[in-house]
Amino acid sequence: MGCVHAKNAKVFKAFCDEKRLAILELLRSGEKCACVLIDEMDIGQSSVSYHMKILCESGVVDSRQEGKWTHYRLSESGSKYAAALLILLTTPNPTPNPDRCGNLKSPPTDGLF
Amino acid sequence: MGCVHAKNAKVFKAFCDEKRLAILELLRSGEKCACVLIDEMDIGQSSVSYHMKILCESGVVDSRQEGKWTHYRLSESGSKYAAALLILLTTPNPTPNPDRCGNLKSPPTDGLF
DNA sequence: ATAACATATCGAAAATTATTGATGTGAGGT
DNA sequence: ACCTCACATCAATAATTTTCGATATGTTAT
Repeated sequence: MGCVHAKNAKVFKAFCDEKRLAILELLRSGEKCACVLIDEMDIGQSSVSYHMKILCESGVVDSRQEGKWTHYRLSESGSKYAAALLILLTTPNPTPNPDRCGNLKSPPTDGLF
Repeated sequence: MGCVHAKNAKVFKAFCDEKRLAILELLRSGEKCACVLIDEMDIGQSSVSYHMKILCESGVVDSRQEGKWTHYRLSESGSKYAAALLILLTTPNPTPNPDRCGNLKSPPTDGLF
C-alpha cells in the first residue's frame, strides 16, 4: 500500500529535478545518444548516466543500444502513463467525507492503490 | 532559462515523494484540516506542515484558514496545470535533429521555456 | 590480443531534503 | 490579561540524493 506510493513517486522523479527537466527538453527534439547529452549538460559523464537511469526507471524515457552508443528518447507510452497517473492522483473520488476535525478513519480506495 | 526548469520541477515535487502522495490520496476524498492529516500520517506535526508547504507551493494543493484550523484541498486549477505541463514536457517538438553523435548545438524552443 | 572508445557502476564527498523537538504566532475561550 | 489549541517556523540531526573521479564492462577497430 505505501509500496504503491513509492512506485508512483518513482514515475515523477523524472520531473522533480532541474537537470532531468533539461534532459527531457533535449529529448523533445528527438532521440539523442548519451554523448550528446553529456556535451549539452554541464555535469560529468557519470552524473548524466545517473540521471538517465532515473529517467528510464520512471518509464518516461526509453533507451536503445546501438554498437557502443546508447540512444535515449521519450517514451510515448511512459509519458501517457505518467500523465494519466497524475490526473488520477489529483482527481477527487466520491468517498464520503466527515466534516468535523479529528474523527476520520476510512482511507479512500478505488482499486488503483 | 535553467530558472524555468527549477520552477517547473517545483510543481512535480508534489508527486515525487511517498509521504506527499499519501497526503494527496487523503485529499482526494475531500478537504481535510491539518489535524486530520497529522492523525493519518505517521510523522510528526512539523513534518506534515513541511510537506503541506511543498504541496501548496506546487500549486496542486490549496489551503484555507478557518478560525484556528487550516484546511487543505486539491486545487483543480493547479492539478490541471501540472497535467498540462507534464504533457508539454513530454511532447516531441519539431526542431530538426541531427543524427550523428557529438555535433549538435541548437536547444529547441517553443516559447514556453 | 590489444587498444581506444562509450557508457555503466562504484565509493566517497558534497549538497539537498526530511524529520524531530523546541519555540513562535495568532485565534478563541475564560 | 491569560491560557489553550492549531499550526508554522527554527535549529540541529538524520537520511537521501547528487556529484565527481576512478574503475569496470562491453563494443569496435587494428
